[in-house]
Amino acid sequence: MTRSGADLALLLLGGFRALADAGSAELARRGYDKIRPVHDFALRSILAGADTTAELARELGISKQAVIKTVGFLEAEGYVAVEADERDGRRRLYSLTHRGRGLLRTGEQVFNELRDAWAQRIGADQLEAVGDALADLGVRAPAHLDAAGWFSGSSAE
Amino acid sequence: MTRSGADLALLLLGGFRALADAGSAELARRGYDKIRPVHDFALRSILAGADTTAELARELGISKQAVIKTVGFLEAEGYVAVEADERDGRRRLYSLTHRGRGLLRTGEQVFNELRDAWAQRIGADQLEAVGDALADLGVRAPAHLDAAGWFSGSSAE
DNA sequence: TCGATACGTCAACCAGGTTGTCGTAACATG
DNA sequence: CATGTTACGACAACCTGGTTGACGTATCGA
Repeated sequence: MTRSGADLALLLLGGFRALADAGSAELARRGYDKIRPVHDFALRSILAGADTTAELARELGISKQAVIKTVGFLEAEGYVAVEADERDGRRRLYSLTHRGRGLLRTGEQVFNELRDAWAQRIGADQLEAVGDALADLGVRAPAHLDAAGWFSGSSAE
Repeated sequence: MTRSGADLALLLLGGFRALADAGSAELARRGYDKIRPVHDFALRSILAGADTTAELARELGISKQAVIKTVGFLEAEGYVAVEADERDGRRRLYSLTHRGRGLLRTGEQVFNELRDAWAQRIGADQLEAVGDALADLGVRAPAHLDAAGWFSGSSAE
């Protein structure tokens, strides 16, 4: 075994960051500024039906307050529209604007392009094997990427 | 190509987090509490000779102030000893305590065990191929894992 | 010798979370 | 139908882990 466990972990992190940084830079270039993955997550969840504050909080695994702040940003930037629920006076219903849908679409495209660029360099099957290996190990895409505290020992219990 | 680029990115992140979470939980179990990767990075850098605040800041890619806070924690927890530099009155020299060296040693061991457990599940060569693929792609272990703002668009320019 | 530079530190601030509290709306139950 | 319980959304306050800017002091170099 030539690579230490720590090195392997850092390579995985490095791989993610390479994609994430390149992706967010490319998104900015295409007019979607200041976007971070958590925003993409939120938009995706809204689209999937989690269209209220409480529901989004559950879905993303963060507090309602954090949702309010995040959605506030997305609304200010024109990605999300908010309206009152006629049947439940407490609720505020979120939905994606045209721009919001455009971001999701563009984001998907950008990351596929990055994946293809990688596939071209090491071979599509090599790259696929990476994903397969991780999937076989039962690695799940983290449902809620709690950026701060991503390491905080608390994550374990 | 069966997996989207976004999925690939999230699998990489998930893989890292799986290792990091399991590792830090196991470290806590072995008596090294409240340890996050940045602490390991700092200890490693000190051991490698970056034994002053400014040098550590350059090495880790964070501000001197952040170094002061981090090292303050490590000193309080007994991982790092601080002494004055006799030749340069401004400097404070950092060094690892016995406990600090123990942490590094244990950490290495823990992560190797995790790697081995993975190798056992999917085969050592499969796992090695993952690391090789990432290395071939020129992925670097991020020198400074700026936990907060790891996504902040700023990373790109 | 003395200006430029580097070190370490402090205070202030910022981002992105959390918790606790609260008013209000909906619901369920006697 | 009155009322207690629960859920929603919002606010304020706080925490963590960073950053920046200012500063005093030590060293170096022309």
